[in-house]
Amino acid sequence: MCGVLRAADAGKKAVLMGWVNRRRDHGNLLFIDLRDRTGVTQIVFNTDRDRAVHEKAETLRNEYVIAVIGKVKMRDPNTINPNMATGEVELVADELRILNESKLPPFLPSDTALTNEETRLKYRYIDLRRDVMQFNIETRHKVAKAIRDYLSSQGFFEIETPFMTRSTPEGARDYLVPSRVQLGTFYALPQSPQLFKQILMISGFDKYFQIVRCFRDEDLRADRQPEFTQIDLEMSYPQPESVWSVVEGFLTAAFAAAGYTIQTPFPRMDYDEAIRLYGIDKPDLRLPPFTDVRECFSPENLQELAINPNLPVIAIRIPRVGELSRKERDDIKPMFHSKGGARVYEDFKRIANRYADAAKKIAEKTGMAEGDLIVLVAGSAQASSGETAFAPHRKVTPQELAIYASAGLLRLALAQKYAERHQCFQKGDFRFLWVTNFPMFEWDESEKQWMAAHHPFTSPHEQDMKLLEEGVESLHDPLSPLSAVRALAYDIVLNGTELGSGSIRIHRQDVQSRIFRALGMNEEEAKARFGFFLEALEYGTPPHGGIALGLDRIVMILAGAESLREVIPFPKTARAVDLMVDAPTPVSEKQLKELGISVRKTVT
RNA sequence: GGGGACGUAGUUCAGUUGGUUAGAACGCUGCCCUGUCACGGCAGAGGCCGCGGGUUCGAGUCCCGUCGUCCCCGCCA
Repeated sequence: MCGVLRAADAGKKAVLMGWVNRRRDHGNLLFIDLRDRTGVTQIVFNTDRDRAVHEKAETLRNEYVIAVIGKVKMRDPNTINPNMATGEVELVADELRILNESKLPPFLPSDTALTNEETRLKYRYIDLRRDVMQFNIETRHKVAKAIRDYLSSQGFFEIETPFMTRSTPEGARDYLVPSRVQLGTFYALPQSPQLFKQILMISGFDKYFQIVRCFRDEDLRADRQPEFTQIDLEMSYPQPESVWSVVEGFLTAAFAAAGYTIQTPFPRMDYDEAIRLYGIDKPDLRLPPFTDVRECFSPENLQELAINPNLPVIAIRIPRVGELSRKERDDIKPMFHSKGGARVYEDFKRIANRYADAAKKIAEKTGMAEGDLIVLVAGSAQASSGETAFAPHRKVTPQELAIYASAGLLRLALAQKYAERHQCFQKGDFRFLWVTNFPMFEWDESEKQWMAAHHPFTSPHEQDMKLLEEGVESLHDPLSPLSAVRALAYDIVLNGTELGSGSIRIHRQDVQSRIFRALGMNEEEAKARFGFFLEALEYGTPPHGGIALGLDRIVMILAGAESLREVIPFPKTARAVDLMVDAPTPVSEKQLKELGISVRKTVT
């Protein structure tokens, strides 16, 4: 292979095959850098050695595929290239075969400037030849293999579940597949193998995993593709801790495969605490948490500043940002997206001038050092509370949540904007976190009702069963005790990215029915949608639970990539189009007719 | 569904206040070159300025629309 020859191989005969990466033509002396996925080796064609072979080599162009037979030669000391792994040697060509010519590609894998993504995606086969992409795809393979090996070693079976399955119109939109044999009916591609893996537990395969494609017909983002790969697993008789330790085990193996050592066990944090300290359920631990500095102000101060004294006053600290210019300070306000009347005080100096005492306490309480940026976020005193009134059962009220969430988004925006200054985002710094005890239900303001925060198969806390019972008929009551029901659900978070989400599931049919009822699904509806599953639950279902992690996101972080598209060989654009194969496309009248489908010109 | 950025040579980009023939680098083609490695030298080819309309004596530049790519909000149980 082109990347393997070393000084020790000098004198040997070798055959190399690959692509012409670069040619340097010196007249009677011609150098070719020959590339394959392992690397690059310099080939030398010399008229002194063989005039005919050299002449043939003159016709070589970029991306031709060739085979070269020659002798590995130690380079003269002054021609050694220390920047190449193979730089001590070169292959002196005795024979050249042109295996295939190449049209001039729209861009070259050896280009240093990165071509625009549209062209890269259209000519993905060229793009994938670039060494960065080769590295990313190799990393992906190694990570997946390490995970497979680890889970197999722990007694997990990899079991396949169907891609053509049943539409469950909850959550994300389904991709539908029409059935020809059953006219007018549709399969759906799975959003996740959730119910199948639970049924596998009922079937006695007490440790299951699958590295599996999932499909969701929702709008895309840099970290969201319509088809993506999950590391899906489920086990019987687990505590949350047993799931966590399995995940910590395979992540250790996966990161080791990519050359990184990580520390386990990962820290854990209650959902409520994550909200209070970071304003988000996926905290990035690489930067300092919030500090509530309400106590640093006197009641009179708060009144003058028109700050609501009943809500937290949050100090966001970003280290080492240094003095901000007037313009930079002004730029903070537009970065702030207020929720529920939250207000931003971006000019800490002004606060310090007016309230020296308070500022001193804040500096102390936040651990502020010279050059640190402090921004305050607080509730407005006169904010009309047009929002839904207090949910008295929650530790964090909706009003508080609004403040925390606004501050959380600003914290991330500032962290990203000043990443070069605070230097907290270092390659190889992996800060994992388990976020636990999520609320079971979330209030949907547009539907004016409670929804499952995770999914409806998540088990509530044993201690909260009573609240569930009390709240089971209060779907539309924002004050319902449902608000306080905690779920045995947990997320794994890495550097502010949600890698995965899991839970202990409901294994009793009566509890499952109660959850459906609390979600406003009557027995008939529940039966129509999940009847097969409810029935299965009645035949001796063991307690079980599991998790699913996004493989693409893990590889993205390991590869240091900004987008999932960099670690998925054939990804889709923001409009869910594959530019290489040009999909989706209309289909022929004949195909539609066979399926009994007609297409409307507009969606109404 | 909403907001924002971008679209000029094969590629990456520049293009002033609207004003002669739209430039550079890399790549490409030809010639020269025996130690280069992002080789070098000389010469050359290559443009529907995304598309459509408008304003103007005159549009790459201003306006409207449209298409495409990217980012964000909504959405993602």
